[in-house]
Amino acid sequence: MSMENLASIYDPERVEGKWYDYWKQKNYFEPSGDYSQPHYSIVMPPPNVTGQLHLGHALDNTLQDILIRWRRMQGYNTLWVPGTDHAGIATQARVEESLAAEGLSRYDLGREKFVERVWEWKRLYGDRITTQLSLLGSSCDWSRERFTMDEGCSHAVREVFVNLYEKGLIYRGDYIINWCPKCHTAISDIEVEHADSDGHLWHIRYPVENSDEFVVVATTRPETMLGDTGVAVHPDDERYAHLIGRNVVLPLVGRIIPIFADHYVDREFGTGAVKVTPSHDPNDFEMGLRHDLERVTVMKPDASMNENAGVYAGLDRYECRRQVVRDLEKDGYLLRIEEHQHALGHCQRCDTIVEPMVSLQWFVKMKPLAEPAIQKVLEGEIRFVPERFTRIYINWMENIRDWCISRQLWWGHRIPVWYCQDCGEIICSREDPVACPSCSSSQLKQDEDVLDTWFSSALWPFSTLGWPNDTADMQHYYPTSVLVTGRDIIFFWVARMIFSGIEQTGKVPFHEVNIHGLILDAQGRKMSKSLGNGVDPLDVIEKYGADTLRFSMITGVTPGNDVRFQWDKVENTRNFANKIWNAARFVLMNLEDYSPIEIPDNELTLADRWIYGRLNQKIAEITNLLDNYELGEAARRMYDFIWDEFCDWYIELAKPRLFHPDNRRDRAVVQNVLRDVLMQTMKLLHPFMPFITEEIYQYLPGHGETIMLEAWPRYEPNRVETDRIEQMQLIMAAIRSLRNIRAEFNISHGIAIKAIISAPDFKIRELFRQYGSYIKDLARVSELETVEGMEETPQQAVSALLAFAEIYVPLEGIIDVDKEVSRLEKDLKNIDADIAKTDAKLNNDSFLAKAPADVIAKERGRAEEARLRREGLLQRLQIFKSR
RNA sequence: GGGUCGUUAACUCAGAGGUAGAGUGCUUCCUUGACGCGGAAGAAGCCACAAGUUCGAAUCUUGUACGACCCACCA
Repeated sequence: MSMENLASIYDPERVEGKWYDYWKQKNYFEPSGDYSQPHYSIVMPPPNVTGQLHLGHALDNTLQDILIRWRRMQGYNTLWVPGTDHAGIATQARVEESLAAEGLSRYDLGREKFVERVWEWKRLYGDRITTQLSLLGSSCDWSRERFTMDEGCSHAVREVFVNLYEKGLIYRGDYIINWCPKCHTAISDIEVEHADSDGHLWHIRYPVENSDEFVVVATTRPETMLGDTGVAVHPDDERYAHLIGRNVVLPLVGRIIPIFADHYVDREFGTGAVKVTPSHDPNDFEMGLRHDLERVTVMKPDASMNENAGVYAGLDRYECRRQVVRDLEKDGYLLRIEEHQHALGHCQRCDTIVEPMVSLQWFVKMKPLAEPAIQKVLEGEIRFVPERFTRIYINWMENIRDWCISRQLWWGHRIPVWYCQDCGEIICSREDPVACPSCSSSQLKQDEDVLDTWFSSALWPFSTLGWPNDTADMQHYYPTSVLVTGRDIIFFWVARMIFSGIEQTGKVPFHEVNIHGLILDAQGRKMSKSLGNGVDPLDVIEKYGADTLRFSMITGVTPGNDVRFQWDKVENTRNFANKIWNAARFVLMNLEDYSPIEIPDNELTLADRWIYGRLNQKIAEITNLLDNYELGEAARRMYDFIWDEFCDWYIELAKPRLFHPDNRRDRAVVQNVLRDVLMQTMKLLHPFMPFITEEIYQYLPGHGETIMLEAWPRYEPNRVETDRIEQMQLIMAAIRSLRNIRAEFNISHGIAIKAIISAPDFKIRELFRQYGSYIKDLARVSELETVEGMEETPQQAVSALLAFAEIYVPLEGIIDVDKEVSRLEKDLKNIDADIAKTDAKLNNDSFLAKAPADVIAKERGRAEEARLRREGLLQRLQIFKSR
């Protein structure tokens, strides 16, 4: 293949789409179906159907894709199931917005037409996010793509609902729930976000019936007093003991309500007397149950006041508050107003302040479900990575409350319950009923509500595999291997999948949960629409390519921790991709007469053995890091290996052997090593940067159909020759020292220098003699001499001191005495500090007694070496100073 | 009120019981036959503070301070 058509700047656009299409068309994303191999399966956290890919998805799916690609190369029978979520409230809200633009509301259309409209919307935008996932390079099995409202998933939802209902784990009733006045629906506890805000504490006097006395209550929400049906005090509170059992007359309303005692009341807070509004406060609701209080609901679903609010009916809740306060003040009931900070609940979706209200809703009884879900995790059947998330999960599960699952929406899974209009029978069944089983009436009306979106998400790991049918996929891929997701949905999703999986299938849905952090903006803030600080991953892909986006998001990232998105880092990664590209170009350009050969070890040079050793160390390290989900560290090591070791050292050392080979054979050897190392490196890098690695792979001689299905590089311990690696490192140190001298004395690289290496150890001298060419080539040395010791230290020379050798560079006429003296003095200072440290240790008896032998030996060696260097330095200094 | 995470070079972050690393930025040099989206050399850190464990702590323990986030029904 000719190299002229490879541009010197890597262009991801010309590469990525091409290979993705190729992979997909060849069905490489599908499982191998080789059941003799262990399976490795992941279900993708389903993004919202009508949503757009954001950086959070990009990170999440990159992590999954890395794991799947890596396991696939390892030979596992891998399955990654993609899909989308119907996202009840979110999707419905968007369609309502679009209707609003036409001046319509969903009520204008009616339920059926509206739902049809949402389906249309889904058909229109449903592909967008999956296309975007493809652009990222996600190797998920599109032939198994699912949607939470498709037939199969809906079937699973129905089955689970009926199961739970039949077991008595789903019930319907009037309870206090969180109501969003804007979304017009109940929401669950975790969909409420609490935010501190500055408010007031109004102290209101409630006149005691048939008395001149008042009870003063304090409230943050005075408008709710219209629904008060009692006043609570602490049973042991002497201030109020005489009033227990009496009544107060509710101001503005005139209702006679009881004063009662309840341990819930905190004597220290406020006045020690609490107005009780069972219909609009969760604690009051509980007290209402304990004391059999009347419930008076005073608000409508839009949070305006209803007819129970008397003259305030029709007012918005906050207008009503102002009015009530004004009236209380006017009538002398308002005692005082305090500044007060408290937490207000907001709707996660629309940020509206949530109103606690009593309402008829469906609930899942959580305690029985939570218990085994806690057990399985404690028993280690499910492992959280990082481990610290285990406790977060357990704590939440232990304190879980019943889950309100009904939503007053139209878009979602409709609750499979019918009410007989004639006899009132409630029918919950797997099949749509045609007649009432009790009275045979056909007058059946289905429940109007739909289920919380998370109800169907909770079934995702098995509903996508065909459950409740006993499908082949269920048999082969369930339980799944790992769930990868953001730490923000541990409660919403992870926890619910765990208890649902255990309850419905009898098995945990996955064995490991890999939790990652959030993507923040460059200032460390959450990305949000309102801040306008979001970065569109598609922009990044368009400008820099998917490989760059993937790699830049994960490098140097600690598991579970948040990541800041920075364009600097993206550019750096782009440069890295370019570096890889050009390294590959270099290799390919020099492979025109390549032929694969078997190379006996003795034909490998020191550099060859070094790079093979380093490569194999990387294979072991990276495999191990991936095993532990430390993908960021794995990526970092790839980067260092490729850039520093392969490019800056190995390729540089290979050049002379390619351009001016001593013999044809050595040229063939270096060609083989270059190809081989590049090939293996591309395989190691492939899970991280799938596109560029496939592109390069396809140019490399001896490539197969696709890098995707190549075997993951095997660690060969015999390739790691530590003594060779150390030798190479000594030579590298010598080269660096010589380059340093060059730089310090401004010797242009055009001028060749002479170097003398003095080493008392014969082996070291031999090493430098044998590999003198490395030094000559990389440090531009024309003449290299090795001596046992300098009879006389040359005066017209600068020196560099290595561990086992001294290097002299004669620089007659060029030498700057002052500069050399200050160089030497700086070195001396460092060495003295070094000696002080090592001596302190070696003079410490407990160190000698307790430290491991190898550490002591290392310390001794260091001390000895430092002393030798110090002597040499002093000698040199002497010479210069005496001149 | 509980809990988690963070505090390391100017910036953004890795790392880790045995003398501190990267990228960017900065300084100097280099159009050397892969790459200037490049190469070479360099400056730059008491690893937040305090006590403890240890032969040895930036790393482990416990506190403190500051920051971020999560959970929580004090009206």
